[in-house]
Amino acid sequence: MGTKRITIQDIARYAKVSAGTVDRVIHNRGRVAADKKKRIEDAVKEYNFNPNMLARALSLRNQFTVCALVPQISSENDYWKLPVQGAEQAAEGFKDFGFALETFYFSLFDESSFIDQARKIIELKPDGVILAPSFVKESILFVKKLEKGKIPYVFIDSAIPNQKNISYIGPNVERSGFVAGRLMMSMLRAGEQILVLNIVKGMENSSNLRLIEQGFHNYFAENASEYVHTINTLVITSTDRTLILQELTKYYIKNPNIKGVFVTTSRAHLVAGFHADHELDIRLIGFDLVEDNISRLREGSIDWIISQSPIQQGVCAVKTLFDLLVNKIVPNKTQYVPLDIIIRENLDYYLT
Amino acid sequence: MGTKRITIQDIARYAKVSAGTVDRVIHNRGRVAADKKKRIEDAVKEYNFNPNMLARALSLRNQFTVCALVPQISSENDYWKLPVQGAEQAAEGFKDFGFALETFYFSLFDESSFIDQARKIIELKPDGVILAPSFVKESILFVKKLEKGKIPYVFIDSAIPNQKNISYIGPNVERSGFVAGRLMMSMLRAGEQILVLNIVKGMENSSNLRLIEQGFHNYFAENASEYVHTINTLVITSTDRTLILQELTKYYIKNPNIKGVFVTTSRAHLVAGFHADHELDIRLIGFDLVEDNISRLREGSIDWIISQSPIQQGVCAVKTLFDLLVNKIVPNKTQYVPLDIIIRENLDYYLT
DNA sequence: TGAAAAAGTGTGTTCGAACACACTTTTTCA
DNA sequence: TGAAAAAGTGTGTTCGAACACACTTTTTCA
Repeated sequence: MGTKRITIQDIARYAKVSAGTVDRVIHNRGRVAADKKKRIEDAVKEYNFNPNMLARALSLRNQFTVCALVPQISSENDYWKLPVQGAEQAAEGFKDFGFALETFYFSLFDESSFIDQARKIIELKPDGVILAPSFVKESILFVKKLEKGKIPYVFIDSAIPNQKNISYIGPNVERSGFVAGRLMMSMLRAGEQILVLNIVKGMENSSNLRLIEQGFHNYFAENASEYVHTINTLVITSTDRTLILQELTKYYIKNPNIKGVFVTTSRAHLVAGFHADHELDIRLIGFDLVEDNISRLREGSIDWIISQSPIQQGVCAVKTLFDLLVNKIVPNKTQYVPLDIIIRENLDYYLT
Repeated sequence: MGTKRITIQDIARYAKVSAGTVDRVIHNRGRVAADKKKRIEDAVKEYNFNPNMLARALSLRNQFTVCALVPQISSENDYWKLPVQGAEQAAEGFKDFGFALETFYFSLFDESSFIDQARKIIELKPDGVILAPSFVKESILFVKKLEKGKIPYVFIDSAIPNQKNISYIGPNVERSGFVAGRLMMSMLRAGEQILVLNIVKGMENSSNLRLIEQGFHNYFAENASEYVHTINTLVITSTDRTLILQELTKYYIKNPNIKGVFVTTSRAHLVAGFHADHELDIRLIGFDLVEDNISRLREGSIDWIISQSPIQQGVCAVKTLFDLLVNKIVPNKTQYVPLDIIIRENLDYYLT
């Protein structure tokens, strides 16, 4: 027990060479005679030598800066608070390894703010980038520049296909819709009408929303052949409260038999408020533990929230870049996070 | 960006003293003139000095050993694979800080194996202990000895009340039954009969099982006043497959109207097999992502699994003791982990 | 064949914090 | 009042890995 850790000096002694020579072998820097190299490699294996990361980091004097570019946090949409919290917490733990994280925010309502912040990041010449690619076109331009500068980047929360990101950290988007389908079906009777509601501003993330919706439909296609559910889709291209409520009213008057609503964005709380105000007994499923959703879930006007491990996403993104930069570990291209199913009863254990 | 980190030398320079004096102030070791002390403290604050953990750990040459005492992993019950995996993975990350974890296993069918392993641990005089207190009486004797030796310990997975554990890392047990209640109600019609099934060997964890059951009842008491569900309880004090199936048969013949079963232990898979073999259309909820449960969930004969973040429990237990021993951070007495709701559709993202 | 280049090897310094130790200055008290 | 004790302060070494540099030995090739 407490078996003393093996150091380079130990290996040097066992192999009857100096520490410098051991070092050369370990780092494959050549300039070592074949027989000594063999002896050193044997000793490394026999004593299971692993360099001490602390001494290593101290000696290397690394200075890595990673930039994160994510949507602005606001009172109506505080989703990104959590991934950022996870990322900053993880980065704090790597601080003494010379690893620093700098977070940049863009407005989801303003492509040009994305472009501005992206430029700032490029100018900083960071060692790695974490990107939430909400604006697809602008993101592609951005990552092209990163690639030119040989700056590794990961996508977080959603991905753009066919890019050279070293990893994607986030949910399996199609599956998140699939899970929603399962939860929805568990609440409805045969034949009851369902509404899929896309509340978005413009074209951001549109392919993502399509995937979610497709997952939702897939569930019913695969599992509900005996029932014939009607699944409608309503797209509201606005984030203005009044306008959304107006659209909802219009729709519900024309379609009074809707029994379940699946909101594919984090704005289920708006629908929940509408249902509560009008005493509508309609099942509701939404995404993300944003504050407004949390209170609606508590109050009972949202039935299920699917949460995509936001904190873990931030932690994982930072850890991935840390491992790449500091430990030269190439990550898996895809790192899916859990699709947590949140109800009022287990909510508390997912907060902070 | 890249703002050079502040070192003790920097502070010494700013305060016009030597590094040794700064060190004395930082560690409150006295022997420093009042005026210099003030200058140093000011400099520390002004430059936001934080000692480099790497250099600190390297210099201190710490040697901490923590022992974990948990149930044996077997092919019928591999639950503890996951917490152990989490703990070992976390410990691996702290290795270079001089932190080592040693895991000991006892048989859930043999109190004396617990006593044996506990004695071994006491003899090792570890710096901390992680304990799954399945056997209450024996655990209390064990922790009394730990307290005598001033060895801090945490409970994991379940707790014994009124002990001097520095923390409990695990689920809110009552709430886990409550969540099960919610899930069960979501699947049943008004008035349908429910069975709560306790499959246990002997008296281990009995108060825990009572809490789970109570949580389950609480849910119905608080939320199902309009329905009158009959909730029966069956206790099977055996882990022998044949015997369990026999008891189940007996019970089901006498109670043919059971529509939902909640198994309060990780043995739901046995019931699932029984249902599948006899083509019984009975909803089933169980605990823990053990292998047999996973396959039954996949196959559809278990509807919901409640998982208590097993990996995270291991990680958290190790991290808690590490922070206590290395960083002198006193943890919260209670650290609840998420009660994950697992269905076939999101299962994959909770494995490994 | 012998000077230059290449290969092979060890020594010493550095990262930043901790702390033992030596040394100086001040205080205590018989 | 002057020796001993206590207080105050700086220097130097250590942890383990990385690597620059100096030095020695071998190889190359005109």
